[in-house]
Amino acid sequence: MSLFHNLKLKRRKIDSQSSSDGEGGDGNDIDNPQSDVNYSRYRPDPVTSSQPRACGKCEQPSSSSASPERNPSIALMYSPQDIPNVLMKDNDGVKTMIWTNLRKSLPSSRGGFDRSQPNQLPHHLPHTTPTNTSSSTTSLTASPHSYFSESKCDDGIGSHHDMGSNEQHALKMSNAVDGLLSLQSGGPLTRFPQEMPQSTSQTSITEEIRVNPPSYARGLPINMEKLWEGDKSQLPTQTTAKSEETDGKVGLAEEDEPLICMICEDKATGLHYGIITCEGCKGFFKRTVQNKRIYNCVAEGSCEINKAQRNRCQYCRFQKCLHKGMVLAAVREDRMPGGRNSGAVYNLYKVKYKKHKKSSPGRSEMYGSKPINDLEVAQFNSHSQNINILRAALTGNVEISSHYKSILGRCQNHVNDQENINLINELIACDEFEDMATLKNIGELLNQNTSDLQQKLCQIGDSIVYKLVEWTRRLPFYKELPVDIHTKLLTHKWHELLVLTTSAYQAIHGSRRMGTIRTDGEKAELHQEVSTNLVTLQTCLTSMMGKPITMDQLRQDVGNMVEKITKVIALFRQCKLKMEEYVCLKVIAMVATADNPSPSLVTIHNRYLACLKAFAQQHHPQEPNRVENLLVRLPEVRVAAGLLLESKMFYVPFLLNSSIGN
Amino acid sequence: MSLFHNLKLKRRKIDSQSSSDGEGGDGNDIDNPQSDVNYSRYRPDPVTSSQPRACGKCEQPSSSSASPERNPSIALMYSPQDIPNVLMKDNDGVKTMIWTNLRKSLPSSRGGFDRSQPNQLPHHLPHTTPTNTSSSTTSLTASPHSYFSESKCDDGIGSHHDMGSNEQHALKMSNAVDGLLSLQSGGPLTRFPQEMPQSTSQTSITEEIRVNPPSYARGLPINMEKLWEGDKSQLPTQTTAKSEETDGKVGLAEEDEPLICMICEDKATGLHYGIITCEGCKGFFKRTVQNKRIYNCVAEGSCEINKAQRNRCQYCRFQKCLHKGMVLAAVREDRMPGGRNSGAVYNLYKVKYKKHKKSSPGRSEMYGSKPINDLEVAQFNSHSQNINILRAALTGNVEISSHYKSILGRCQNHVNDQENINLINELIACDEFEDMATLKNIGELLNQNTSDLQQKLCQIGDSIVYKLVEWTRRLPFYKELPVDIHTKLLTHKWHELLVLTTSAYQAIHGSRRMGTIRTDGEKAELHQEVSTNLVTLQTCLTSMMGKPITMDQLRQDVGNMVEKITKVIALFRQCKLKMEEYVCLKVIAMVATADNPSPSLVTIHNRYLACLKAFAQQHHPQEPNRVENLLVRLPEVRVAAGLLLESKMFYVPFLLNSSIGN
DNA sequence: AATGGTCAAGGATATA
DNA sequence: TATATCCTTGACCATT
Ligand SMILES: [Zn+2]
Ligand SMILES: [Zn+2]
Ligand SMILES: [Zn+2]
Ligand SMILES: [Zn+2]
Repeated sequence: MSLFHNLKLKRRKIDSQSSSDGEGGDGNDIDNPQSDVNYSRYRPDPVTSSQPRACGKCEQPSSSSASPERNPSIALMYSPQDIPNVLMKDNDGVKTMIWTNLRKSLPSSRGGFDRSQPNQLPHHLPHTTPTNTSSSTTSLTASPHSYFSESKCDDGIGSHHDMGSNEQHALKMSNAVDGLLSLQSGGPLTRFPQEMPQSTSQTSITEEIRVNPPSYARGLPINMEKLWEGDKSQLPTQTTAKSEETDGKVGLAEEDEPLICMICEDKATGLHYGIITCEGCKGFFKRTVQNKRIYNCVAEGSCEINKAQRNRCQYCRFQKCLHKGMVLAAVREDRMPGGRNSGAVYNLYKVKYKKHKKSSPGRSEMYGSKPINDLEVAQFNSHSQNINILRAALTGNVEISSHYKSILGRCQNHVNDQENINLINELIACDEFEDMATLKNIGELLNQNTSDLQQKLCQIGDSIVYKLVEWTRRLPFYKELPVDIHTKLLTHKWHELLVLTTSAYQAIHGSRRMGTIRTDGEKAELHQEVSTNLVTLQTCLTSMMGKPITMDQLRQDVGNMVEKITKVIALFRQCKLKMEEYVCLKVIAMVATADNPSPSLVTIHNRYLACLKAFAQQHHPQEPNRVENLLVRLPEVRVAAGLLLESKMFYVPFLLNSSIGN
Repeated sequence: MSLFHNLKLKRRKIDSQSSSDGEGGDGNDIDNPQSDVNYSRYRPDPVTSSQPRACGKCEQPSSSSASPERNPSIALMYSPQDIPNVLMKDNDGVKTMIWTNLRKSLPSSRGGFDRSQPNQLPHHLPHTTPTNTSSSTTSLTASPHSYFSESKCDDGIGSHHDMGSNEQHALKMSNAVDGLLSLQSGGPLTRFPQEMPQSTSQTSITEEIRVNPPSYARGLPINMEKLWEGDKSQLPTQTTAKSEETDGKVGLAEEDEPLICMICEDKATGLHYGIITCEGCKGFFKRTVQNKRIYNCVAEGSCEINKAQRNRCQYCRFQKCLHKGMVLAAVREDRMPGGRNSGAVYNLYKVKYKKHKKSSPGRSEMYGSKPINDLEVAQFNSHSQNINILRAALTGNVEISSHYKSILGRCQNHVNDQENINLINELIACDEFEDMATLKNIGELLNQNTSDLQQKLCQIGDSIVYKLVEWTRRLPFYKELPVDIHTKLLTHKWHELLVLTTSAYQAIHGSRRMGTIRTDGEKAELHQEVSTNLVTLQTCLTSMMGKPITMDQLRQDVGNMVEKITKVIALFRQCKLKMEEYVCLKVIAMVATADNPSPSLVTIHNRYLACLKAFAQQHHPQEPNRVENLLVRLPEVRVAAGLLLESKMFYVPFLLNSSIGN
């Protein structure tokens, strides 16, 4: 449950292994996908038909008919950032879930600020006043479906911006950042609550539920119509997917291998579409994707999915499939059987297959309810560690924040050049360029061959978010914008900022290594650089994964992305990008929104555009169009960032830069 | 399409490189071969289930719904001996197939003479009366499977003879010889019909089909049940396999190396089981052989096999594998990976690896339908050349045949010795010993380094058949037996006749070179001779292949066979075999059948046995058992011939003899 | 290189 | 008609 699990990704790379066979009129009209069928016939209606078909093995002994209505916001509790706030205790065999009201300090987290503005909630207040107030959860009671309808609405701030189709709302990222920015806790040393259950200042609500809870709780619902229209932004990332494989050491009792399905707990038959499932769930997922089926839930979208009940609600079953991380792109368009999908389909270079052992029979999985088994507890704690570190960092930075606030006081009107220079210097001061661009510890992170790759990549993701949030909070204009605006900006732009930062760093600091650049054969040189970077990647990845990766595979997976990033770097280096310009571009890139920008964003945009112009005029008088030349790089950055997002290999820019420092 | 393509071989040498791994728990129960499973589920059934799965990529645009039922004997038209009788024309983009009724003169070719006798068709008449009569094709309309049911039946003539298990029916050989023997054409200069479409006296049936024809055209179907029972006689030889590699000059565009699978035209990954295939066809062949799977075709056994459709008919895919020359023995019994198979497994020393370029996209391969492309036409013509030569030879030999018929008139009762001497002289006259035993032109054939080895070996195979058919037609008793009997005799005995002929030649003519034979240390001498012969072989093979071959490899591959042949030669030489005896033995060997010989065969057998006895009595009165001593050589010849058949290196005897003439 | 095995894809089909 | 089981398939990988 690392923080990075909350990152949401926009688009999904389709496995392009289909060799172009131009002969076949590949019109796959076999299955005549009935895109509008709701398939309400098959699903037994628990309301109208009581016990529609008797499956004797329905309910496990310990499960009860715990009514889902008792806690309408229960779907939220499984949202990763809430996990540390929900404790499971085992008192005399009865599972007790301890709720903290921490989550009530995140009133807007459900909808981010994607919600429409006519909203009464004081969602920009929390960070100013420590909110232990028990604010109501009324805004969280919407059904999953209606919630999504909300989130589709314009946000009135910067929607319909000029981003590409891969720049859609990333709800989870929004939630994560929003939560991080607005979190206020008791102190920097707040540890995992389990270790000090009563030591926090949070009021606890104790609520007893049974082992088998009403468990549609797999995050935000995913709109299927939009999904089949191509909107993959709702999907969880591989890292956020709840793949709770028991790690490494637990893999004893090796040869009985009673794999269980992560969807329905039936006997699993191996990895299917990215996770361990049974044949039934495998087939269900395949049919759904192949036929682009659209389901609905006649209940609240929180139906329990287990072996006995999995066929009672297709909607909830498929939702669970998606939230557990089943990969749509693993269902092949061309229906060619056999072979293997590219590792890129499953995000990142695939992590080593591990057995998924049933932890203890008869007990259903529940996130946050990992007791008893020492190893599992240890793992849980280590996961929560990241969150605590982040929280500590955020809360510990209050003095830093105030430090910049003092500077902010002077920044009212920036008209003359000296003011602009000062603004630039402020940005430079808070940028911590090298720290951000190289993820300093990435070397040691990746070279420690103890933990598995997946964990390493999670940590990279965590670091990115951590550093971006830090950076945001250090920004001179941080207090000029409400938190939710910052959240949204980071949510939509974090990958661009990442690419911009790392590219600029490479261009500014890495150019030394490149020596004198022959600007004659640019095309050939770019090609050479791309190859060099790919080799660097190949070396790093081979080291990381402990097995060789072919250059062909690498080119197929990330070739385009690396090329675009390399091009951006080359162009920055070519025009001798300065640090001062980079920091301005970064702010401009972040606040650049399309149609309907908020006045405060426009103000900031113009402010740093003026800085850029002033600097250019002063240092590059011979280049009248320098500012424009720099600004046109931003779309290129955006394209490269989009490809990065597609590939989900967020570590690539850092790997490319990691050779500079060393 | 060389004639030799019709040769069928009996047995197949199993790669015996299996290192004795005594440890082997090896419980490889993964695939649990269900030997009786037909797996008719997986194969879409176009008959029973109307369009069970609509794979839009099924039919290529140019393919039509040309109903296969319109020509129930369509499977036959691709039978190699029919190819010259089917012309493909391209009229304004519409492929026209011109059928001649030539094939109607081969009524028994479908079942060879393996069919049961209660058959009304006059299958021994055609060679007496030139049949331009449009005899019905009723006997040809059997489906591929029912055809096999037929072919399994006893033939009532000479079945259950004393041959070993490697002496089973060789359908293709039978068909080829049968066809050749019974062909009657207009004249010796009959060329490939494409060159003179209207010049033949045959009535033509014109039938229009589209570009993408029902194209299971890879020769005669192979019965899988018999195959797994050990009947390898149906298999094509390496030389007959349709390895249509574009030769030499076409192999430009070298470095893009888009190897394509010879089975399905998918991207190939190299040589697998003897031919260039993709991973899919490789795996398919491996699984089929490992599990001894038996497939059926629900269509006519002529399903198109390409990348998109290869999984629609396992039967036809496997048939294509076999006909293209994939080697069963290359699938290892012991499942031991790694290392290399002996060259002998792939028949002959393996042909140099060549790129297999796609000839023209969108057009399916069809033997006999090679238009437009000049190179292809040229190649096709050169292939058909052999057939025409043979046909010309057969038809041109009418006078020879009648010449012997005049002799035959006198042969009513052969009781006295002079009659026997006359019979022997007839045989000697028609034997053309040296021509047969040395393949005179083998030297120039093999030393011209222009064409590739494969082609050379094809020509050797063609020559063997050609000469044997010629010899048969010259035999004094040719007209005493129906054609199909001759066909069967050649089919089952050609390799024995080959060994007998070459060995006798070596013993009779080669002994001069050997000088005075020290008959003291026979054993040592035999060993010495084997070594000498192997060195001769090594020299020839090295020259042929252009690369050195180790003696170890050679011994492993053909050591036993060379030893047996050498022993036969030595024994013949030792007893000073005479030409008169050799020709008698040859006939006796040919007509020797086991249990149920036909009376006419017994007559001939006794006739020439009497000749042998008369000659022995006259010329070797001091050896009372000479005839018996000669006859016991025949089983040894049979053994040696079996090994030769196994090795498929039919050129070996000729190479051993080639040094004599020069 | 060319065998063999692996295991997640897809297909077929009995079942409900 | 959807489901789930059983089977075939083929891109990769290990072996030698
Ligand atoms: Zn399941
Ligand atoms: Zn539901
Ligand atoms: Zn293939
Ligand atoms: Zn077929």
